[in-house]
Amino acid sequence: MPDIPLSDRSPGAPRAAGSAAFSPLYQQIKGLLLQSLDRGEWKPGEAIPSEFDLAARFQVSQGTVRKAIDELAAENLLLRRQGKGTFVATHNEARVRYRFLRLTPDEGRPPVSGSRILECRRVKSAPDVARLLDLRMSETVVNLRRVLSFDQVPTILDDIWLPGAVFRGLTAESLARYRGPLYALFESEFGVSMVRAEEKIKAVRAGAEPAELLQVPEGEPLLQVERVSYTYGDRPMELRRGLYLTEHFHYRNSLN
Amino acid sequence: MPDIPLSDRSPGAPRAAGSAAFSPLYQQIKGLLLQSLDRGEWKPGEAIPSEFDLAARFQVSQGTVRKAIDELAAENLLLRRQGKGTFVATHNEARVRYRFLRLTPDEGRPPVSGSRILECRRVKSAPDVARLLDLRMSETVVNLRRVLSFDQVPTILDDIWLPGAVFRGLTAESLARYRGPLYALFESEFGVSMVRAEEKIKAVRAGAEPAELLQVPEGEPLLQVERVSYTYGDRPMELRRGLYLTEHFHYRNSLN
DNA sequence: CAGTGGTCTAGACCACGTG
DNA sequence: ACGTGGTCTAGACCACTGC
Repeated sequence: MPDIPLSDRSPGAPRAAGSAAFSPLYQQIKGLLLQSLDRGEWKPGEAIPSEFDLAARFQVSQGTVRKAIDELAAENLLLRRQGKGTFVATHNEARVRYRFLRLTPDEGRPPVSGSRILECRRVKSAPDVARLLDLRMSETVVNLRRVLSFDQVPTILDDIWLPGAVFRGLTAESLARYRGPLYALFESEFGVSMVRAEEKIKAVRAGAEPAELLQVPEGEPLLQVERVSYTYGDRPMELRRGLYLTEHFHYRNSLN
Repeated sequence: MPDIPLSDRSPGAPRAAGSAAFSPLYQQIKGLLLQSLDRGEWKPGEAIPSEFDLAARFQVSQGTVRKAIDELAAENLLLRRQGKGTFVATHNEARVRYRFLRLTPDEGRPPVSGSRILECRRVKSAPDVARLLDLRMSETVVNLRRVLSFDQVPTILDDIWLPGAVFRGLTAESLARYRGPLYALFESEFGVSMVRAEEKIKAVRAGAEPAELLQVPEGEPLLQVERVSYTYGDRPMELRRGLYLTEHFHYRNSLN
């Protein structure tokens, strides 16, 4: 299986020397691996071929494949396990489950969580939603609303939008039966792997409806988190607006 | 200069085979580089010796030094510049200036910022401050309070604690004259490089004093950010409690 | 024991920055 | 022209996993 769109690889080839668009071999390999991931050649949780096999397939040395995989592992798209192989990252594993959930109790153990679906309907996208999801204006989106509780206490109110064309057949009923992270469901049911997200955070006053759903007085300070999640190729696949009650919880973050 | 506390390096040495504490060579090199950084052998902004020189100094191959530096660069402790060398990271450079400032305007250009020092005094540390800074109870700390304005609008109220023993001679006067990020001042005046930080974020109601200083009504929702900053060796060196006005700004974050 | 990723080496050559 | 980091290769050996 000759995937050969690589640059000229003859021994002394100047590899686009001095050219504006010089791309190292391992970056090209990384791109090919990304394509395979995107096209679903290897599914989340599965092992990809060994470094040795990939080196043969791409006609490069093992070290070059290794460097490509290194970068994908650093970006959490792949997971290396010594002695076993390299695996496609998934939101379905204990180790990385709730990867994107940064809300933590001020003290004590991570609590038991439960989800209550408020709504799940297909609507025409509003302009701001369409823009953030890179859709045409008024294209159909799935709008999903839910309340997450920790130890029975309502704590997060989520308002979620998904591209309707991709998330066909997502209904309140199927969601009600489901246990576990949404992102795991997206992977297994819709083939959408969330790989990265950007968040914008503010402090806001609780309006009437959020106050009622979170069982706090109107005007209560809430953390407002707007998240856009991306799949392979930096394609936005989810817009999520969350309101977090931070009386006994905080949003943790690490700066490097 | 023989830095030789490395493991047995004779050709076929089993390098602590099967032992509980097996540490690869490049990790040992990384540790030695960290020590040199901590002890100030190379100052922020300066170049460290070339990979070739370091390889000779540590008696390992260039590739091994390279891998050690790779990790330090990934952690933002070092900065590689092709053709020039490898440099000690600093908060004094345009590229990484305000590395830890995550507050961004909702729209438009990054604003002009100004700082007003409210207070700078040496006090006995409260128990919670002592604990977070890893100090003995009641040890002296510097308490610094300031208001940061963006485009003349008061936006951040910072309450900062620093270990008194390290930050001798830090006064309101010296601060008033200073322009630029505090972390840059800490580097050049006190030899303290902040390398990493952990934050806990909540939404809170503005109390009387913060409301007055930020010129908003009492009860206004504010983002409360508690940050502990660490220098080399994960030693906590600053506790900062910030209140951010997020009406026209947001805290941005990336999830991977 | 075989297969996987992890470490280490040595050497060649390229790209970048500076004289 | 030289020195720096960046890429690529080839090969040896180690550590971990599972049969």
